[in-house]
Amino acid sequence: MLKLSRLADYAIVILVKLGEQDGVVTSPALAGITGVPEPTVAKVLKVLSAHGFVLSQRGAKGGYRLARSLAEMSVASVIAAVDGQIALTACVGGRECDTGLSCGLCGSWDVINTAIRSTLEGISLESMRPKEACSTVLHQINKLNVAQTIREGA
Amino acid sequence: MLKLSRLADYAIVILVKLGEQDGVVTSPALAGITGVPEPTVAKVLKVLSAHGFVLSQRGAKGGYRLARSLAEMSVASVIAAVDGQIALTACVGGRECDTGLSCGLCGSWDVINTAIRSTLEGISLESMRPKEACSTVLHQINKLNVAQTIREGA
DNA sequence: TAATTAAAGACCTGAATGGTCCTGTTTCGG
DNA sequence: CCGAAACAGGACCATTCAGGTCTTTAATTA
Repeated sequence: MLKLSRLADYAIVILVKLGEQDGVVTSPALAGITGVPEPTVAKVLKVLSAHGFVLSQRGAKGGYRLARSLAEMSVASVIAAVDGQIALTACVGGRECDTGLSCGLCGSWDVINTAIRSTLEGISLESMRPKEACSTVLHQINKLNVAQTIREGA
Repeated sequence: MLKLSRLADYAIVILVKLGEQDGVVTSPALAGITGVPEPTVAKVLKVLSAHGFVLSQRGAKGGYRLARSLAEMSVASVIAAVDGQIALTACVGGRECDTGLSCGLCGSWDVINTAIRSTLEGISLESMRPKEACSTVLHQINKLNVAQTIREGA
């Protein structure tokens, strides 16, 4: 279904929620806020920390806080950090498919991958925030002419 | 990794290859052309037939042929037929997430889903074909390579 | 009527994701 | 100085689901 992994989904939610708090927040606290089970929250935060999205503070009174503002984080970068490279198919870069099937579709998939990547890069976590941000998001999308650029590929 | 299911991948390849043949083609023949195992080809063709992408002819001298031209089939429609709705997350249409987690991300995901959907709708199977399209496609890739890099820290 | 081929669905298997837990290390408070 | 709190970094298990195979039935043609 072309669906996002749940971990990446969690990561987005956690980052947005974390951005709404001030000071450091513990993972149990974030679990309470988001409804995601605590161990899973901790796991996601570790990954996010390793990729520089959040700063951690160890010890008592420790916790996490954003490393930069939500506006400076793209949806694409978060997904890439949690799930790895954003690509629809295994055969990228014009390499032969690992299955050895002779699709001969050359780099057509790359175009699609790039288009989707660009789309996700154009959406910041800031614009994922609820309420008033909604209208601005729609505005952003309208400006994204990625589909037009790629259209028909020729 | 935000990846497409392999069945959908096969479906694209099979349709493109089928469009290059003339007359009806049996599934064993298509298996030979594409390198995909025959039972899987048959399975995919059944789905494609049910969704009106191909026309089937039973009995001796039977087989499959395209119901319409490749130019009239979008990548999005094929994926939707094989994999179901194209959506990154389970929570669509502003409904509450099934997990009951209070993400409160309003309809932000819908915007992303719509953006990706329209991107895929803008790409026809015709433009996925190899050969002459390759050079132009590769050219596009090179132009988009910069934005393609995953931004981690900055 | 016999051979060929699609239709339909049941069923098995294996990989991978999601989720949990454990141990170690750091930091703060008493 | 000691204990509690909280992150770091793994290992580990389990469930799900996609991928693939097989069997039976129906239709068409020669």
